[in-house]
Amino acid sequence: MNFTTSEENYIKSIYHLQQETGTVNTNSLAAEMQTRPASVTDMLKKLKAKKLLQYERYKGFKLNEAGKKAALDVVRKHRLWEYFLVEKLKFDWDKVHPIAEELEHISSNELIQRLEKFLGNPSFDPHGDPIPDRNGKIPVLNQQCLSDLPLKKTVTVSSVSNQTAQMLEMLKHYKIALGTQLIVQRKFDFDGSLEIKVLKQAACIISEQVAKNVFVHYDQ
Amino acid sequence: MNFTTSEENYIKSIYHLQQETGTVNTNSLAAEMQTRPASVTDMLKKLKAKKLLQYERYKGFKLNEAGKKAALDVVRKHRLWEYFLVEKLKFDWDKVHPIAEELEHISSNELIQRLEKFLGNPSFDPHGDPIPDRNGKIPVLNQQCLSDLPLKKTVTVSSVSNQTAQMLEMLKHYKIALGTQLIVQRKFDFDGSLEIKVLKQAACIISEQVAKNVFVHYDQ
DNA sequence: TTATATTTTTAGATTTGTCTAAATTTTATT
DNA sequence: AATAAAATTTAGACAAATCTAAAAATATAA
Repeated sequence: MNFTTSEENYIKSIYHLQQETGTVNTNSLAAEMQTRPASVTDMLKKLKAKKLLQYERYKGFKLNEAGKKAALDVVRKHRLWEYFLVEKLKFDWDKVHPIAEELEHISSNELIQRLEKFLGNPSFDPHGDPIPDRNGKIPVLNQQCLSDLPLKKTVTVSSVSNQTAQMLEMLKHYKIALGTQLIVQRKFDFDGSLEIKVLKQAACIISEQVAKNVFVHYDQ
Repeated sequence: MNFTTSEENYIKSIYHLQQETGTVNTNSLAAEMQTRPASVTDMLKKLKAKKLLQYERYKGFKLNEAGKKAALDVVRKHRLWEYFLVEKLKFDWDKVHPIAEELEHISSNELIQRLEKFLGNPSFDPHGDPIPDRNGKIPVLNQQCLSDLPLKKTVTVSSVSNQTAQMLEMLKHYKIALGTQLIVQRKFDFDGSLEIKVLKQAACIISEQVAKNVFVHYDQ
């Protein structure tokens, strides 16, 4: 089935919200999409007519299997384009989101398959988010928050939940990027800050606030 | 100024038509765009209001300087994306047009500048058409039709005016592509066919019909 | 130069996606 | 349980881009 840009944006937002909350309600979707509840209701009727979601008046809604697959197609495109923008065009990762928001609506499937191959079939985008495959399968990675980590274990940074320019600046300073290996050497109880050792760098101290936004996985 | 996808498509089509005919009329633009004359009139009013063209009722129309610059921006994007699709994603050149028709409307200027650099600042797209620079300047190449060429001169293929799959198949057979060097050795008056020698290939004969669609330039 | 044909425009309708304001339904509170 | 508050939907409007059918302007031809 083929969708409009607007339909795809709704589907994608519903998908993200229902990942967190199970079912989605009108007001939260309107807030997420920066639109009005009435507009949401209008679109819900269209998406229900296209059999993409379960929806009854006043009762909340959620994507069915067809809807989830449609959402994952858009997410897949978005993340592959983000990977392209950062890895090939050398954009900073905090600049690529709005451009990928446009590129994700280009319709050609062959384009996406060739792009994926050109990029070397990446599994994670530049923010560490998983890229669904063409069947909607999502790669999983056992991630843990840096602030909950035991001491002395070597880990690799796999994603960062705060993706602002401010955070990017901070991480650049510490020479931390996705794929960076590090060890937590010590935790200070006073303020929750951590002494960490980034591979090939001198040990340094990061605040709990930073640590809470960095996710890692154990090596191999 | 920012334009809608529809506006950009009209601007681009007007540009191409006025290259050939000076001024453009409603019916020919409607035919070019596969739409109705009434729809063209509607859009002309919008483009006139945005000061992109000279237009008086019943009198034909043409882009002014602002309109031409807007058109060249779209042409530039289209051709850079075609170059990307063929050179990086390995699409056949006869498959890329409809995809570039979508990509050309992605708005980010920084994207296009970075794409251009990533591609190595190409001057011509995979069909041999010139890629305008960011100021709208178009590279020129003294081209000549293969069928009008004197004998025994070494030339390089620079563009092909018929870009169908059938033509591509034919040229592939003769091992002719953009950049291929060749010499016309003989012309047969009977049917206008040419004996040509492609560099590193045995001499062969091509029909006048093929020759009329191949354009070349003298070496360096 | 008058009649006919062609081209172009207008008038009014349609679709998609959005909005405001009012009405309805559900939820929370006393 | 009655009432107030919050959430949701409906009704009706609007802008963009398109269409059909009819009217108006221009071009062509007898």
